[in-house]
Amino acid sequence: MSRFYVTTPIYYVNDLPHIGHTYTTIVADTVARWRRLRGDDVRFLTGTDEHGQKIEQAAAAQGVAPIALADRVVDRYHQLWQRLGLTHDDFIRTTEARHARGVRAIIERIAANGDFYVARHEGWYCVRCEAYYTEKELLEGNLCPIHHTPCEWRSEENVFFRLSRYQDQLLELYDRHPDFIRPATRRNEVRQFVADGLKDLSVSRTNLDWGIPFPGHDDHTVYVWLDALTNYISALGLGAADDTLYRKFWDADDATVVQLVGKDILRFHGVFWPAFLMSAKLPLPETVWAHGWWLVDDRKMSKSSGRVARADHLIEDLGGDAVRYYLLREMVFGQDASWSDEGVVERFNSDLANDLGNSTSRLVTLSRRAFDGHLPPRPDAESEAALQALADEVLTEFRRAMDDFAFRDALRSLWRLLQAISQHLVQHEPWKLLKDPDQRPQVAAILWPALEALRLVATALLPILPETAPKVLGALRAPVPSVFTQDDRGALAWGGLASGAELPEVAPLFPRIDKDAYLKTLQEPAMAEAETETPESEASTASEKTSPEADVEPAEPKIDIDRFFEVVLKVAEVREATKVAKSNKLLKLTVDLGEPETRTVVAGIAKAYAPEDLVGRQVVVVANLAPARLMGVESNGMVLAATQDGRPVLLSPETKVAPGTRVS
RNA sequence: CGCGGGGUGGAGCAGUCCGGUAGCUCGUUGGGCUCAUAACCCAAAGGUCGCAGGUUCAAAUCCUGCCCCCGCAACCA
Repeated sequence: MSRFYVTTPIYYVNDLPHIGHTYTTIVADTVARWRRLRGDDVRFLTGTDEHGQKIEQAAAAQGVAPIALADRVVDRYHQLWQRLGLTHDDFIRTTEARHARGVRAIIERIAANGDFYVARHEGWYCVRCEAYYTEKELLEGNLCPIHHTPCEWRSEENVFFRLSRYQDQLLELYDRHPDFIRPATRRNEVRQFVADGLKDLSVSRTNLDWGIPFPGHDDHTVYVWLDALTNYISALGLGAADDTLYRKFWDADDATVVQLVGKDILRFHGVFWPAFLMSAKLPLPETVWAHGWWLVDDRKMSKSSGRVARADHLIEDLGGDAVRYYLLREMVFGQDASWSDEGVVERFNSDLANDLGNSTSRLVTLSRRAFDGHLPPRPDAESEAALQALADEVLTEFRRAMDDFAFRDALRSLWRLLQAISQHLVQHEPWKLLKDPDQRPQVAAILWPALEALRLVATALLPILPETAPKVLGALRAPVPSVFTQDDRGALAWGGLASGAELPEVAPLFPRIDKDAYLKTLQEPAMAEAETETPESEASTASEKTSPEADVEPAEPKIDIDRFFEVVLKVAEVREATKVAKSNKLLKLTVDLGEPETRTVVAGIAKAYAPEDLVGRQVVVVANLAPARLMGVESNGMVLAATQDGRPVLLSPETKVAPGTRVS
């Protein structure tokens, strides 16, 4: 028996769980279940990352403690993971004492190795960015290039980690242990990044309270990534009096450690993490497996644009297994894939309802009819040979694919066997033999192998469909194994089906969904929900269902009319319009405001409007705005537009008016 | 020369690292079956694998150049 430790990233509590988090965690759960069935001693960890500026600020804006904000999101994670029946052995939060202990332990070890040094960091600092800028990056007047607010000259001491010292060791790691980062394309990327040269890494912050105090530098807080990455071993008890788990699953020769990550955080797990571990003289994981992104509308999910996919409604309506199946079946592990509600329903209907569910129904019904409510007796070996041979082949493929995280291929193999069952039935037409009682042995010779093949499919599906695979097995009166025994076969070996046992009637396991009607029902509640999130709805602000995003942005305060009149709005006529070089959003407009001179206004509308379509058009501009430079062009005003789905729609007077006419 | 992903029958995708008859799912059309969840089985139509060169006996796959789409970064005064 070998030991196996699988981890997901810890999820940042500034966001509710979406399909990306769900996917990674389901993959980890599937792998954990698979290894347990194979007889491994498994540990599966997930959790949340709760420190940092964003959380601190969001909490302050609501007047609550950061931990209260984190608790709320953590609850949502627990609810979702519970609903999906995930089998994690532990859930770590970086705000727990045991985690802080682990962080202190790793820092001590790194310090003992002489890899920390304190250096003074001076420069222009933007508070809102939490970042330093070089003089070259700053806009005129020492403005932050992102926020256009003044930067301050700061001089602070930071603790640095000698990352540069590990460049060669890291390159050696990638070369000598090619499976350290998978898939290979990602390894190449990371290798290139390291080969280009590593700079030392600042691992403390002085302007942040919501974090773990840096040992020996109490006014500093541990940098979020050094904090977060350590969770994988702090959860096992690194630095604790009882570190049994740590010694069992991390610091052990016969333990395999696989860490799942999204490709966006691979650099931290593929470079910083092993470097920290090397410095602390701790063992490295076997593999950091980077998967791709789930795209929505073929684009990356993005909270700001509202393009975020969550599966709650589908889990509720179709069941957790439907979503698990879709996620594992649809994505080539390692590559990007597109999420769609429609796709989930289609997969549900075609693969689960039609293939798996329907096969179960027809076989059970046929057996019951032919054998008076019982399973058929087992026939001679010859009748079983064909399906058995295919089952052996399919299961061999399945095992190999599962070991290689190729869930899509694993499922495709199993479905080959399901298809063969249908073909087998059509070929032998057992229903034609039902009328003649003398033909029972022939019927048994047809049905028993088909039922046994289905049992094998359902057994193999246990790690993937934990809710429904046992139901299929139950319908066949077959046992639900908790382990496949040492040789990895056991319940997955041909011949495990009972002979002649009583067989109850089954209800459809996956009732087909009317796709169009169902998708329509998804639209409507979504609209209703959107409406309740308007600021007027006080009830929702207090309810538990309120998302943290909504809390972070309180209702807009009212202003009096004088305040409004501080803003001078005027109608302007566009004289010239050109694209701003190297920008894909900006247009430079020359506008007539009824003043002696025309003005230059920069507008972020290039994606929606062609320059030539704007000339001669009247727009509304803010006329008394302080000038600002955008991509090197000075703008003296702001064009008003309504933004819908990220696309600006210009405002203009209904009929032409004199340029410079005031708007109020 | 900012970083990266992608362009394969109507749709969605695999195959590209390690060249050798272009594959899967869904959809469409025709046929079959009637045990089963309007399901299942068989067959057919449908692709110059973004474009142009090159290497090779042979290129979706290797090389060069180009075009287009999408993220990220910079930019929505």
